[in-house]
Amino acid sequence: MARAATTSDAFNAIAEPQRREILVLLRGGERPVTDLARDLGMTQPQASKHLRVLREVGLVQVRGAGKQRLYGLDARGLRPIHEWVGGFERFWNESFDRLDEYVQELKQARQEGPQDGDDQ
Amino acid sequence: MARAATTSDAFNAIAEPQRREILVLLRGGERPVTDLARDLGMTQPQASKHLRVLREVGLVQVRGAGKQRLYGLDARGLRPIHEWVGGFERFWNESFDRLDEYVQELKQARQEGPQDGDDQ
DNA sequence: TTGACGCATTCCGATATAGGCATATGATGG
DNA sequence: CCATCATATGCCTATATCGGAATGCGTCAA
Repeated sequence: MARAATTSDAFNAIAEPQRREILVLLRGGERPVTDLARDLGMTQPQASKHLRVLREVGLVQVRGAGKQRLYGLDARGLRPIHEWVGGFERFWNESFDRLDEYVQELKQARQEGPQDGDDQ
Repeated sequence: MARAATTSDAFNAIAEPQRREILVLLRGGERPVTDLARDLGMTQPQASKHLRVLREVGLVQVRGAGKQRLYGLDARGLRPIHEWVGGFERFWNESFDRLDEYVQELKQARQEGPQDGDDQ
């Protein structure tokens, strides 16, 4: 029907580059919205919206500090992603080996040789 | 103006659960489209579309095998994701420390409310 | 060639995004 | 209470998604 909501999980939330940048900035510590917006060259409403998404999936937390609201990183939600992707670790190493055979097959295929005839 | 294209990068491509499932299945080796579709309980066109996206971002490769087209994993595109997310590793551990203060605050707050049973 | 199979690609509709802009809400200080 | 700063939310448009159904290829077997 449409793409899954950006707030449906961390995978969707971090699919947006600006949200990733926000998370990276927050590694440096808590920060108010305007600060983030300025540093990332986006408008304040934009920042607020992105932060809302990040908050809904639990990747950031807010803390009221007087007039300001300090957003802080809560990276625990990234762990499942790291683990899921990590499940492919041996494959992106293996890929080079596997591609070796692959490449050779392709070389042969390119020769257009029907049944035999190949060298090299 | 709209969300970034699913084909814009691996982050967006794997935001879709079904595509993640496809990738997982492909860890078991190359497979034809219909096979994947059946195993994942989706229609063949759906599978083809998802595979197209995965292919455009380079996460899978295709290889014609007679009538069939065998899709295979190319996990190299997942590596940048793993690294990016890995950049937060110390934070989701640290979170527990930082959360220590947090949890204590919560405990105090809870001391007035109902108690949760212990679990494990 | 015809037919059957495997797969890709259309067209359709519904949805919700990201961006820009205006404005509402909230808290602080006089 | 009022003005001000900090942030959130509402409204709007353009866009691209995912899902479904139908159909268009390309390949193989008689």
